[in-house]
Amino acid sequence: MSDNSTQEPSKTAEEILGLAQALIQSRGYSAFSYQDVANALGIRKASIHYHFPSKAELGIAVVDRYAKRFRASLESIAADEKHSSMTMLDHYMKPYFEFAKTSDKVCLCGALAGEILALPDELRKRVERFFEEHQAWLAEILARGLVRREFVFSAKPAKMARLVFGALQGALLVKRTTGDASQLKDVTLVLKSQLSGGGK
Amino acid sequence: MSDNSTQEPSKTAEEILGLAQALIQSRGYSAFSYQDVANALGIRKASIHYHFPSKAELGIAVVDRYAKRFRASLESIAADEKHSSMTMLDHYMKPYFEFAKTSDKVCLCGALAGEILALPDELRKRVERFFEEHQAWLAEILARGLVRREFVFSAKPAKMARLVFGALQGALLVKRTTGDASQLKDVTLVLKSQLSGGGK
DNA sequence: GTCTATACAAAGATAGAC
DNA sequence: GTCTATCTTTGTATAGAC
Repeated sequence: MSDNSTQEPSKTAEEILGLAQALIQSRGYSAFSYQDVANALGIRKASIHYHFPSKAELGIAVVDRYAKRFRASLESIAADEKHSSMTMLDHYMKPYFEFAKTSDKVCLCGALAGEILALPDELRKRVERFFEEHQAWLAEILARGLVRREFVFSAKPAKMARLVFGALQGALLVKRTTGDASQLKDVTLVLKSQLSGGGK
Repeated sequence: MSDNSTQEPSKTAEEILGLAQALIQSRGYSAFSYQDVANALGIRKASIHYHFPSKAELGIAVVDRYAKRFRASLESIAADEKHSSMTMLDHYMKPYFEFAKTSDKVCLCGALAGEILALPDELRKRVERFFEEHQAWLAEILARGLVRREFVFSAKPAKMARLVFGALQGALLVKRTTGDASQLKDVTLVLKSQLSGGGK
């Protein structure tokens, strides 16, 4: 009586999802295994197969949960009209800064995108949808900022959104590789200065 | 009598390197195998081990060749003082546009960075060095452009370099995932407009 | 230099006991 | 729901013939 059409995950299933997400964010999809998850949780591989019959299904569940949470956050940010557009942008960037605090994590979908051709088809589609959703959301915020004269730039908002999104994903990638914690901070500060019309 | 300290690769070795590079750029390091290369070249796995005893050594050889070629290109671009700084930047971006023309390739080091924690240590170091070299090179070009008043922006060149580099890497990642060929073009146009002081 | 054959480990996955 | 046991495939790697 408690299950929705897409049934509630049990506690163990939740733990598996969390572990799998962390592993994909740090090592990638191809390089993580049921064994890794089993070891970390102190259970057997077979138990994971009970909750997620195949690796593809596990991957899909991980991305769906991640995208759902992110989506809720985006909606809540955009819903509060009191916020300035720059504040909304700051809120958007928060999760990226959370990842950057760790030594080993990038955006889940950024990690998956790195090996997109090695992914099951359903997983690929979801990463693609994630990217498009985020760029569309950013474009809206940027357009809003232009209208309210909080932002000053000449490009089309949709194109500026592509720069912002790509720069965030790229910054996480570079940051994790070089280990330089200031990579993301530098990039976002320059970006924000550019959005404010700070050409000089 | 023809070998340097780091011996000349034979023709077969060259073919293996090329194939391996293409496979890493499209599928990633973890997801490509000796079998893939063997199939594509019509040879046996064991023959590849003759040229490159381990996968790690093959990976290192691929990155070294890639970085060496890129490095030569960077030096040649910067050497010609007649060029405007924007022209130098355009030259820098050329390889990215070549990758973007394909449906499945990103920068080799961008691909490797996506699974950096799953890489052998020596490979990791080389990807890190590649990133740092490129960002340093970009910082120099950007600083030159400021001095010559070809660029107009208020950020420190090193920080702007981080934005430019991350945006290029990110744009390739997004482009391959969404399949939208204009992703890189849009990002570079916005970037260049920003560098020219085009706040509005 | 390339081949066949083989070793060995790890991966994803299933059957069936508890 | 979790376990043991097992299957199958694939991956990396080596030995030795040609």
